[in-house]
Amino acid sequence: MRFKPSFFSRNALVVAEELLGHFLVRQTGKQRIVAKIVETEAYCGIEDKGCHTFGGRRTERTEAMFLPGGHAYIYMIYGMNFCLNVVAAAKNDPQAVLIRAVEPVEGIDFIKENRKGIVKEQDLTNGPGKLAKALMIDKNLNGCDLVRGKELYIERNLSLPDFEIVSAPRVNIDYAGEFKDKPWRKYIKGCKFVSKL
DNA sequence: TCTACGATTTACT
DNA sequence: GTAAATCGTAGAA
Repeated sequence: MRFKPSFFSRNALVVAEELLGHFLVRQTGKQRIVAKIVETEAYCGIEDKGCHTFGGRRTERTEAMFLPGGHAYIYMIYGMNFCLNVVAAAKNDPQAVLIRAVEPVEGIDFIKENRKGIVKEQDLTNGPGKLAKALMIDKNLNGCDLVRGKELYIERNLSLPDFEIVSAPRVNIDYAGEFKDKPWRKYIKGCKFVSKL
């Protein structure tokens, strides 16, 4: 079962917390990967110095963030990694939630193929660049619809267990001034698959 | 055009 | 612990 678009059209901070525990599904041909979202970061739009759209910057790269909530914003970082974001808020309100870590649920063999050389299961998807590689996410999926899409979408976890959410400062945004210490990183307490403790 | 650098990962000391 | 890999994009010129 999927979420309604209205689930994603809220503030990035809310979406970041509420995505925890739900599933990211990647379907390519016959291969299917399901992974539980265990760590996210909120990027809160034009007022957030850590956000790519700070100050209302609208460029070719950030264009997808101006879509309505529920779309994907995927960009390349350090010339070698992709990062997956879930766009939040309304159209032309450029907020997003970075998916930082997931826990493999289905299709682990396929993930291992994509992450050649990695043997430890908990190192397969515990970082934004790692999970993008594991799920074969790249620029082709930028701007795709995570509510209605087929290749990549969010699936609701109908038997969501109780867990505690930990809030922590976001990672690697030293340039963000007073925003770098905001506790806008969210993860499931005690989960072995988060990128950093 | 030109230049600097990043919402990272990996390998190496 | 530190540094290399590696290139598209943003912002300046």
